[in-house]
Amino acid sequence: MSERGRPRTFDRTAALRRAMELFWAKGYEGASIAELTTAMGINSPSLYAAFGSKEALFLEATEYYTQAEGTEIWAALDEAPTACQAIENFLRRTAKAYSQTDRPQGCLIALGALHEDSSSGAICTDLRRRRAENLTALRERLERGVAEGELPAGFDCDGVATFYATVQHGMSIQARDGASCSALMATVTGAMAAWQTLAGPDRA
Amino acid sequence: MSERGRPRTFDRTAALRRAMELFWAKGYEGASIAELTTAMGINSPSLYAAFGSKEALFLEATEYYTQAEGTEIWAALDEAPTACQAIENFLRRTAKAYSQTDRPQGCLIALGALHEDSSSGAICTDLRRRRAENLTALRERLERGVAEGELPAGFDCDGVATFYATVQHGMSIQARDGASCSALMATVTGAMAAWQTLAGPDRA
DNA sequence: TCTTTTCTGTGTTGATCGATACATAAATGA
DNA sequence: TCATTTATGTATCGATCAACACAGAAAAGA
Repeated sequence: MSERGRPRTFDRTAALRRAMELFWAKGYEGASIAELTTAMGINSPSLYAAFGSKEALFLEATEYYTQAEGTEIWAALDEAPTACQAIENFLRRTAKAYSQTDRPQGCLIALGALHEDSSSGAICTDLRRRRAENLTALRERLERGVAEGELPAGFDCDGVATFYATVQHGMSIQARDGASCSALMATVTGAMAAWQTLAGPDRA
Repeated sequence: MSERGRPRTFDRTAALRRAMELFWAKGYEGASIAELTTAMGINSPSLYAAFGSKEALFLEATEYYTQAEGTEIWAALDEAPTACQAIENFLRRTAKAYSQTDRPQGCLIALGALHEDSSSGAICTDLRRRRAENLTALRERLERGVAEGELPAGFDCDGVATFYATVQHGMSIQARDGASCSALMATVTGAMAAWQTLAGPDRA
């Protein structure tokens, strides 16, 4: 039924992963179709037949990235028993992942397309949506901390979530500048130093 | 002596400022020569005669940006009497500047060229150098705090400077996502909440 | 006035951009 | 065996990229 016609001679998922790695390293606009096809090991007609367009390929690549690279980092929020440990582990995993030298440094979602171009409007919108989802995930973990009594009732979940999301975004740029894992951990130390003040009983 | 030949019919500094604004909004690769010449009000031969190349124009534009847009923010480090107030004012001025709606959001130095391309190696190198200089400025202000007795002798000036520099970089991405000044101030609040822990007497 | 120098506008260069036309190859269904 | 369907490789499309050739225009120096 669905296996009519000449079968595909390449692994679609493997090609998608290589495209994702190239987008990760060079950004949406920086990765050309010629570079993509070379990295994917296919010719451009095969790319367009399998993925539709450069834009559609990028959107699929970011979804793949979210599943393959983001899961471990964000799972820290659910695994730790307290919000404090959850945020700290989340940042520590970020520091480790962003500084690995066997892959591009920093985050595809944060760095993939920061300059809104006429040809990349949907790309920017999609990445912004994913960043907003990340912010929501942090806020909901903090709200859980409030619900469980770990954090005071008046705790500014939204503001604190914004702070930690912003720190993680900054770590992407820091990693792109070649920062080591220990240098990124200095940022984590600074960010977590804020915790006891923010979570203190006499603070909003 | 130097006024031989046909005089230039455009204001070189005004053209440079418009080029800076376009690079600021769209990044180095995202701003094309055609868009630049339109924004600058000149034709491409005039651009090349006056500035040399797109790369040289960008380098000059970033220097202009540093002088015109960065001075007020970074002057906060010298104006405040204590390191704590210096950092806080520095971040507050950052929040206000990055969220202005009459100019591009975020920082040209942080966002101008994050993906190292074969054609933009010198650009990335220059922006990295400027970011490193900013980190140094923060560290030296903290070291002054140690010298003046405000901060303990074992204070990790380098690590804390890295933290605050990273926060500022993250604020550029946050601003690009449309964050308001008050949203950026939430990040400042979080970052400054770390201070009393970091500067406490029983912390390295 | 006349040469020299420098800038301006038009038009164009080869290279590269994202995306396809086309013919051929390899599978299934009849 | 043969029509149908889908994938592949070659070769190319018009558009845009950064950069420049060229000739005319506008200044200074002689």
